[in-house]
Amino acid sequence: MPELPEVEAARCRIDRGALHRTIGAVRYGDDITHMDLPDRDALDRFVGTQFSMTRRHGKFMFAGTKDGPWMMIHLGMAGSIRVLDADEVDADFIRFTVAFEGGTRLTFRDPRKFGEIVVVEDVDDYIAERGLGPDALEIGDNAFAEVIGGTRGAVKSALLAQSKLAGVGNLWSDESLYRAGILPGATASDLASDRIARLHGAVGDTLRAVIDTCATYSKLPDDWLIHRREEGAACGICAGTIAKKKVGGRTTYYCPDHQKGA
DNA sequence: TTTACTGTTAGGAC
DNA sequence: TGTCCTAACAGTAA
Repeated sequence: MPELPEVEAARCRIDRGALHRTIGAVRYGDDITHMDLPDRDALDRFVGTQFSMTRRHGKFMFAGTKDGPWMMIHLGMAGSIRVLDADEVDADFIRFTVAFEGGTRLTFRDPRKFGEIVVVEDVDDYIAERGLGPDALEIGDNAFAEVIGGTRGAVKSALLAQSKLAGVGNLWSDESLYRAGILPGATASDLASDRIARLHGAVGDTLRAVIDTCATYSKLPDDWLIHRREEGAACGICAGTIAKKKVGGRTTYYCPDHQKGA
């Protein structure tokens, strides 16, 4: 379920296990029909090089070689990254593997095939080309207020728009609104500035807390909405009951008691 | 067997 | 012109 914190956890896994190792081969998985992956020639540029650094912007992750290209990995709807030792066996649905000398390998698992890999020359140019807004953990108070508070649609839809704010997806937008006490369907531009500021704080707190657990949901506090995404569940914040509806076409859970509109 | 689904984007509506 | 919304993408899991 990759949003910003899950991508950050994947980036950390690459940092810990896949940097400064010489790449022996880059392999496609068994079934990669309909997938957006680089062609053979582009991938062969990585053979013999090493990843020396990683970056992340929103849900986009980049592994870079010293003087050459970067490999952008987007996990899509269901992608995940693992770094395996030589004696470990691949999971199902591995679409792509970077094999290092010595047997360690970085695997990209993606059952639904919505993930994407692109060979990128310049990360900042690429972020601009994709039209991504500021990263949700980097954006300042004023920019957040401008970009989210200036949207005439539902506040949840504003949080989800990667062109405005990069990194927040369905799960953590719900969690942030739940914590900030704001209804997902509230018109963003109608919200008072102190509530927008509170939302900014809630987004940052939520994302950082999830990153601190390496995106292991079972380690998140019991009162979080993530453990209550079910119609009729007890709210963890007030005495209310969790409700479900569609906002901007996305399944949305919220507490109609303590979350308020404008 | 049927239904819902975490993300992104093209195209249509307003 | 801009902003917003919906449907579609493919395949799994419940």
